[in-house]
Amino acid sequence: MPDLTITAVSKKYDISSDTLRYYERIGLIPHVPRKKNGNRYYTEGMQDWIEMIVCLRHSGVTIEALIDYAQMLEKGDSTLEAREALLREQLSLLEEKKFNLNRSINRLKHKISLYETGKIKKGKSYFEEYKIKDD
Amino acid sequence: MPDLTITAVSKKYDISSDTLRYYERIGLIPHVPRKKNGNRYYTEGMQDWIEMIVCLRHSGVTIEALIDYAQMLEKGDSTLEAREALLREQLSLLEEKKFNLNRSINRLKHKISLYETGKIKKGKSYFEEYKIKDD
DNA sequence: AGTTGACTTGAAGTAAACTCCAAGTATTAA
DNA sequence: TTAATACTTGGAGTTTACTTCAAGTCAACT
Repeated sequence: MPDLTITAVSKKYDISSDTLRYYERIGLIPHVPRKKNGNRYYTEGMQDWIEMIVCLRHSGVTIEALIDYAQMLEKGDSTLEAREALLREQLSLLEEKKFNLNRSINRLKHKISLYETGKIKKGKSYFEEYKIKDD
Repeated sequence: MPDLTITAVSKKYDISSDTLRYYERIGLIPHVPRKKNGNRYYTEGMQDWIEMIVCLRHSGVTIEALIDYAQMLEKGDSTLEAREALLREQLSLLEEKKFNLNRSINRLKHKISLYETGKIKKGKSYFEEYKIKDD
């Protein structure tokens, strides 16, 4: 895997150059090296890290968690346990998300089936029968 | 199912009263009826709608999509097809999310297993070998 | 009568994650 | 030599989805 310019990385992982620079600024992609003219380049190792970021971001892992992880990586072996703990916590957050997602998917499928079979016409709307409550 | 006050609904679905009023303001929960003193109450039908909102919001369905759906519900039968289409689109978005989520979960599980087996110590960090590129 | 508690309003403020902009530099192409 | 293209920087602006606030009303206790 060759080193890549910011635009090449941007295309490879489908995120904007602005986002890549932003990630660097906030400490999510530390120590991005430069060519003589000042332009960034991204090594194989960084590309792997960026792929990881993009993957986890698509699942809603927060930037804060990823920065924490990046900073612990930099501090070295003393952070091994904390890093594993962070990964476990994020995993459990994603598994909760998956649970919610499955509930929503089932709900939508059920609702769509009501439309398909014409059963939805019977119920007018969620917004019905409004008279002022006397108490 | 009895009618409920804003606080009761807030507790039942674990969202704040402020959020309920906000949803109403932006057209996501139209026509909330009032008691003589001006206080809101929520009928069974509205509670079902709110449950749906909360469920789908937990899966990342946008408020915009839910407002669209609510507005179409109000317009009646002429929007039946468009409503079904909206639900199908949201379903496919959620299925994409599920796919991403599974990828992330597998990635995290794999990474955690590297920590568990001590294999992670071998690789130093994502951030290595930085010398200035001569071109 | 006064205080408490639950509600009301409209408006302003916040947090996360980008996203865009203006001005400048450097390499390439004509 | 001029023009185009691809980067650079710092800072400001945007979007989504709430969240907080100040000031007021209303009903129920003490």
